[in-house]
This record gives sequence, C-alpha cells and structure tokens, in this order.
Amino acid sequence: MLEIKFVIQNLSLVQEVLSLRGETADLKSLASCDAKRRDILLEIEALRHRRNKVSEHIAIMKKEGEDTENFVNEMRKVSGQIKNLEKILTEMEEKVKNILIGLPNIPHASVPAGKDSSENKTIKQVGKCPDFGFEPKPHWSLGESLGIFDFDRASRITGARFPLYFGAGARLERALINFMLDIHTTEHGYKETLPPFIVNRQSMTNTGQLPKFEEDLFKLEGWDYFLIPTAEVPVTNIHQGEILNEDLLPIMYVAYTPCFRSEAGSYGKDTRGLIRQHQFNKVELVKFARPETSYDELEKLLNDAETILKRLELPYQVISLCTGDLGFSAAKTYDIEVWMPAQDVYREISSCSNFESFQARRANIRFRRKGKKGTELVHTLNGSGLAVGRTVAAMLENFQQPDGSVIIPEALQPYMKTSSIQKEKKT
RNA sequence: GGAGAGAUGGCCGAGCUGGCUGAAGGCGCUCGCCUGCUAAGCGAGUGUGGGGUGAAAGCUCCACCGAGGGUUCGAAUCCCUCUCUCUCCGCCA
Repeated sequence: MLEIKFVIQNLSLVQEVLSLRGETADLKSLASCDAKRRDILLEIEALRHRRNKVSEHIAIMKKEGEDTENFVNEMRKVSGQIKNLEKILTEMEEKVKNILIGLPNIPHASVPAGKDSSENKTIKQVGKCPDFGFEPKPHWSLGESLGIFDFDRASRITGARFPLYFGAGARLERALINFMLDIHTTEHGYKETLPPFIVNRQSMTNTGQLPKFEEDLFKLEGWDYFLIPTAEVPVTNIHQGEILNEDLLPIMYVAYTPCFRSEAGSYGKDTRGLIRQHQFNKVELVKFARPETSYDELEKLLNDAETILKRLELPYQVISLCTGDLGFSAAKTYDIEVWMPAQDVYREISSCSNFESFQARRANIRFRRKGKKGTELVHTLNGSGLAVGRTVAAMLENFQQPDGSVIIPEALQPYMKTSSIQKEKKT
C-alpha cells in the first residue's frame, strides 16, 4: 500500500505508474473522498472535544449535587450528531482504503521502463550452456524413463499439475531443500524458520496477494484461510504489527515450504513437466531491512540465490524486470532464469524483489531509530533461493548423459549419496 | 467436542461497585549524578496513530486498554458478538 498523503500529493505520478503497469484506478474519487474524510474528521473532533469537556463538568456538578439536566440534554444531541458523522466518516475511510489497497507499488528509479516482458533488461549471463553431442531430452521424458516421476498417477491421485516423485527423484527434491537451507543458514546468515502452510485473509492482504489476486489462490472451504502460494506470505507476516529493534536489522529468514498456486489463466501453458505445477517446493529468503540499505540488501539477496546455481553448476541469466512486468507489490525485481537446454530457453527459477515499505505499511511492521522520536516502516524483501521443482528440471536437462542417466554435481553428492541417477525399478 | 479462566503500554502487572486513569507499581530503555572498575544507588525522561498551529523546539486537540457493535451526558470498567490464549475432561496423529 502507498501512503495516502503521498498519493494525494503525487496524483499524476501515480496515474503514470498505473498506466505503465496497464492498470486503472479511480484516483479522482480517492482525492475527493479523502478531502471529505478530513473535513468530517475535523468536525467530529470538535464535537468530541465539546462532549469531553461538558461530561467532565457534569461529573463535578453531580458531586456537588447540582442539577445537570440541561447539559445532559445538550450532550444527548451532540452524541447523536457524532454518531451520524461517524457513519459518513467510516464510509469515506472505506472508500479511500478500497482504492488505496488496489494501487500497485511505485517502481524504483533504476527499473527499466517497458510495457511487458519483452522489454526486461538482461543484467548478466553466468556459466556455460552445455554442448551435447546429441539431442537433449526434456526433463519430463528423462524423468519418466528414469522412473523418478510419474505424472499419470499423480493426475489420478489428484488431477493435472501435481507432482509424484519416486526414488532418486524424491531424494533429489529433499537433497536440494537441505542443500539450499544449509548454505543460506551457515554461509549467508539467514535464520531458518518453518511457518504455517495455511494463512488467513489478513496475512494474504498484508503481502499483497489479496484483495486483487484471490483467483490465483487455493481457498479452504468453510474457512477464511488459504494455502500459501509462497513462503513470503507467512514469513513476512511473522512480524506483522511489531516494532522491531533497530539493532536486529536486517532480520533475515530462510524457509522451506511447499507452495500452492491455482495457475488460473495459464491453461495450456507448460502442461508438461515440472515447470508449472499446482504444488511445488521452494526455499525462500525474506529480509526486513532499514530503508537506506534495502537496495544493498537486494543485491546481496540476489547474490545469495545465485550462489546456489553456481554450486550446482547450472548456467543462468539475471534480468531486471521492466516497469510493465513488475509484480503488484514490488518496487524492483530481479529474476534469475536457468538454462533449459531441451527447450532452448532460460526459465525463471528465482524472483528477488524489494517491496520497500509497500508490504510493511499494510502489515504495519516498523522500527524505532535510536535517539529519534517515533517509528519508521521497515523495507521488506524476498527472493527464491530457489524453486526446487524447477531446479530438478534444470538439473535433469543440463546434466543428462547419452544413455539417459543424469550426473549429480559435486556439491550435491554428499546430500544425494550418489554421483548419478540411474534408471529406477518401476513399481 | 464439554467445562472454566483470561486478553491492559517494549515486558510484567494493578485498575474492572462507570466520571482528573493514556492508564498505579515494577522491570527494561535513554540522559544526568555518584562510584577506582563492575554491581548497586540517586534524579529526570520514556506508548502508538491522526489533526491544528509553528521555521523549529514546542504547544494543543482527537482516537486507541484483543476486534467489532450496544447502553450512557460520560466506558479499560456494564451488555452482546467474534477472535485468540491458558487450564481441566474427552478424542486423536
């Protein structure tokens, strides 16, 4: 959420951002409702002041046995007026809030301008794309023939877009999760956390998934709860409503969770393989930072995510999302895209964003500066470190051998307890 | 699922026969004093959000005692609904 004052004072800037992102909002009525809200508030406060004073006076008169009826009658009227005005005030506040909560974040100055993903800027490419002496196979057929995943059975258990792993496949997911958690906790200084996988409406609203993107979520029937689409939601909400100790900043968490996404509107896209599933595993990095260091923290976070790809010897590129491709809550986002040789494309495997105070304002996460009065909103950041299913897909494709087996990179071998994946016996 | 207890400031904890209580007391924290050092001690200050005014410091007003409603001239205190926490019983991984 943006600050109301900021929006009112920068209507044209906000309008511009909206059109850059291809969105609309009723900024005119936002301005008029806010003006009305302030007028009424002023009036209410004056009346309340009067009521407080007179009520105090009535108390004293009563003690001295004086007749208070005139005052009581007057105050009865004043209270009625206040009640009526409060009704209008609440109405105005709701209107303002409804518009405000639907406004996306303002992109940072360093974000490239552009209308869609075609105008994203490539920052760098790292690692060497493998040169096979044969036609590389897509990960789904590799995985199926190795017997390490089984999409047919998964669709019978649940439906389309659910994973079912066996043997080395299941082990590879688990190994990657542990590998990633270990690096981020022991080398990068993140604190491990294991949050709830189901959250309430407030938490979803705080991080920006709601109210606009409810169709992307799985909702629990009979409860106002949702399956998390990313650990960002429960982990960012750990500190909702808190005033953090300045000395603790930046607070850095790493969490493994499964993620659940309805993938509404992506019918027919990436129907095969592990790329787009309703359920997938992810290791997520989340930071709470001082505003003045948040962009340095974003670079570090990106670097922390990149480390995983480097250790796994996977080729990738980093892109900076342009204004038109930026997510709703983000002020700046880097995507890391891993090389998928069978499809001859880079695919997103991590998304690292700085939300500045956008989420913190919604979730009311603040800190106090030493020697300064008042509080200040923190900046929140997060990034995948990494999406596990897509890492499995990339490993299969990049490390496949002519005989259909897959080599395990050295760094992961202690976790896999093997140096290659061979065909599983089918059950 | 049944029965009961509770939710107050950064923390602990009074108040809850309605009226100088934004809230006692303690702890913590900040500044000052004292002390050879540490500990202790002494003094002062210390919630959040919003509005008005002011260059600023400040002054001033309004709201907030889990959330939302109600009663009343007036609610932390009374009533209703909800949420959460704890204890006991039952059930269960």
